[in-house]
Amino acid sequence: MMEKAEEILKVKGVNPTAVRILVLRYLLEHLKSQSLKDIEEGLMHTDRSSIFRSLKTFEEKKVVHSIEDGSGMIKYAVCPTGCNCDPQDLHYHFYCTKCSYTYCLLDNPIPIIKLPQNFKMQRANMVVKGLCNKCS
Amino acid sequence: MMEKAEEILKVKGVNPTAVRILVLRYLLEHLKSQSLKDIEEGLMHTDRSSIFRSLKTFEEKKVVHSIEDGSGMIKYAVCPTGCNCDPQDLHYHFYCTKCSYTYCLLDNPIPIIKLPQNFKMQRANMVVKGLCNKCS
DNA sequence: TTAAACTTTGCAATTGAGTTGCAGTATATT
DNA sequence: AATATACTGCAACTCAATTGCAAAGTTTAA
Repeated sequence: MMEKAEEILKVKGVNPTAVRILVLRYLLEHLKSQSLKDIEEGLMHTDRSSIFRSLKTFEEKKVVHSIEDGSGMIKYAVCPTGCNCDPQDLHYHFYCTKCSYTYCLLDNPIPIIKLPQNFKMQRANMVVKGLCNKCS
Repeated sequence: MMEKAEEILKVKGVNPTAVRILVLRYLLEHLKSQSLKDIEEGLMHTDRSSIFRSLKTFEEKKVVHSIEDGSGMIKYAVCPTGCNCDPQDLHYHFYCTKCSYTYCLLDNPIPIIKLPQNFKMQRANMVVKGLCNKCS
């Protein structure tokens, strides 16, 4: 039986190479979205630029989507089944300015935003910054 | 009569030095929030680190507030009268992924976000990315 | 089955924004 | 004026992201 990571790559039309499988498997194993650096540190023997390029390929083929969560680093998360990387698949993030931890605020829906005529939304990053319960 | 920039600095308790007056004047002359680079290019004979430190001082003394608008660069805008740099003073931004222009979406209020117990909001950056009318 | 073409990878180097150390200059204080 | 304090400019550094390039791996086609 084929491994999940490989399965996903195949379905999304991405050639399942060694690095790509490792990167995707790493993302699947972690609930929270991960930065390039997180992945680099998790996969200690894999080159950063190879991971970087895997992530770019994944993004293009909608295997993952990227998130700006206020940390200053781009984070990546595996697209859930049926995800079309639309804002409704997203949620607010809370970034603690003291401990630098990012929380997902899953209880708040992202409202529908009225855009001017002929503006097309592709993605949204909604970040609240402040102090978390441990730091305030 | 004292110039506006100087006036503001005096009121906010910031020593009105040459660089600071130039930086604040530059921000006052531009409706859109400006990045460090924008200001550096606007004030061609002023050192980047001096501008940078002016902005940090301004932020600390609530002369300006900073905004992450999706461009990847921190932008600065003069605090309007009565601004306490709270989320309600902010608005959504729309960043066009093709032409890299940032629009302010002034028609959409930022909703009240329910935070978990003991979380304190300091600031919010709400960015929608996509294609603007000229690029779609 | 071997050569050519294409893809992927690892390393090193570069970019770009932000930030800091330090010494010189300017301003304020006594 | 002498000293202390604040500000500025330059150069250097950080840190994440990104690119160039050649080597290694894989696929295609003669």
